[in-house]
Amino acid sequence: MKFNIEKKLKGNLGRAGMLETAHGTIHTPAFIPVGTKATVKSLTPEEVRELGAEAVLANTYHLYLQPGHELIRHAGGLHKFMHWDGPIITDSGGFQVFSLGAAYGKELSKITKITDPSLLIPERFDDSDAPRLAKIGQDGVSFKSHLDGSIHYITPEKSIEIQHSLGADIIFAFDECTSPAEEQRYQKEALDRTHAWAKRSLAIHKKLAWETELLEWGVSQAEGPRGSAPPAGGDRDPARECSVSQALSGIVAPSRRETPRSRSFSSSAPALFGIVQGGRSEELRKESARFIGSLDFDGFGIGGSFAKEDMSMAVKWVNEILPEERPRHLLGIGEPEDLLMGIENGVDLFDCVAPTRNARNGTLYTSKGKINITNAAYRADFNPIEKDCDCFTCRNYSAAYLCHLFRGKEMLAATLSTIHNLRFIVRLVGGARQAILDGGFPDFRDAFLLNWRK
RNA sequence: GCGUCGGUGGCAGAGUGGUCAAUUGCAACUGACUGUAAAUCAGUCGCCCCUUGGGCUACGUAGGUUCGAAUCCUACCCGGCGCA
Repeated sequence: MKFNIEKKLKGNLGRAGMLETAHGTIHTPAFIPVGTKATVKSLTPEEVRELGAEAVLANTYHLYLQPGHELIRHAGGLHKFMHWDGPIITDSGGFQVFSLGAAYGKELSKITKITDPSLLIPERFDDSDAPRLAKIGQDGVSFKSHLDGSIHYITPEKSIEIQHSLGADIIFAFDECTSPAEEQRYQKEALDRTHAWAKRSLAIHKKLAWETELLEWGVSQAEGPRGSAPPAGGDRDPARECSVSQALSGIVAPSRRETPRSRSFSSSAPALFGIVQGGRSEELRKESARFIGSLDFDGFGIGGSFAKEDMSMAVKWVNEILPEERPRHLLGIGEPEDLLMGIENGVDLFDCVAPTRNARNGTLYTSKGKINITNAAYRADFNPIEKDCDCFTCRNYSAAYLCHLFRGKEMLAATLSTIHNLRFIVRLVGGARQAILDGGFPDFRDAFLLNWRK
């Protein structure tokens, strides 16, 4: 993976760049649609590509449970399995520690509505008996499968191993996403755990990447000059030139050997991003950014559950500290105003279920804000959802038709709506990128927000 | 014509003397959704005043019994079925 910054915004952290992976280039800032179970719900990969998305994000925990990472490995990896030949990112399962743990059965989600800060840091009442599907231990997290109730223990090592099996281009360290409703003491405890897990994620990743690299190099040597080139650059550390069997048997301690950050494309080993947590505390966020930023990750994720109004500060605190030359991914964020905030503050990658989930539930994006296409007002509106939209749906179908599909509970409703919403978001982020390159980002942002109402 | 069963809110369908403005489902109306336990979930759904609350009109129509009726009785209207 290689990341190049093409242009920076004057006066703040924003930038436009290119992130090159073995499966293609992501032009940043970029929005990555979520395809949790190796599918962007209701779309074919071809439709995802046609609407302009350059990568997709799948989920380790869900694929581990079903159909199983071993099966995907046998299928030839995620790309082949799901027929997506562009870059794939996998999330580590860290979010499920939150969504199936502290947030399980509660009105807690990625963004909390609580606006009174005093409400956000209550004493942590003992709710250890509350029903939840994820329980955190020091070593890892035990999950009770939501599919069949079976118990699974996920450690950082296991998460990274699964992600390597899946064969994504970019993978994430195993972390604990915390609720902003946790008190400071717990946030600190969770952060220390996330940091320890980050180091363990990195260590196992180095080992697995090293093994992959050696295996592939060995294969290419055996194949002769026609095979793919051994690690490029010619500046190979002779200490690495040990046998595959040595590496695999653990004789070589990979963690002691530094891998160059810009890995060769000849290796199919993924890039690993570390995740910054720290809740809503400036002190912890900065501590986390310093710690995670000091480790040899290929890029960074910014995680956590936020109060919406806290988000921009958290992103700023973190991105002022993280190494500038490596990409940053704001995890799980994707409403239009939040994307512009993130872009302005130096975020390169976003993923979010909002456009796809909203679409399936009838909420569609327009330049003037979100609409509910199932409303009576659209029953006989034969115009497209948005006149100026270039998406497949708006080019061919009316609001009335979509309204009808939803009311009739037809599957096509989800497909056409998802195409529209994703195209809207991809175009928004693409427009922001172009505006950064052209030097007109502030105008672009202001013009959009002037029309947009939440 | 006789017998019989039944007529409940947009629809289906509970309820069979007070706790019923009436369970439930669908439809309708509205809202929510931010590293997907989500093609999900929540609210409203006779009219009026609106504050927890109160008033009014309602279970085919018209009467009646009763302190009190969607629920019991009588007649009528309508529908299903059976026999002529």
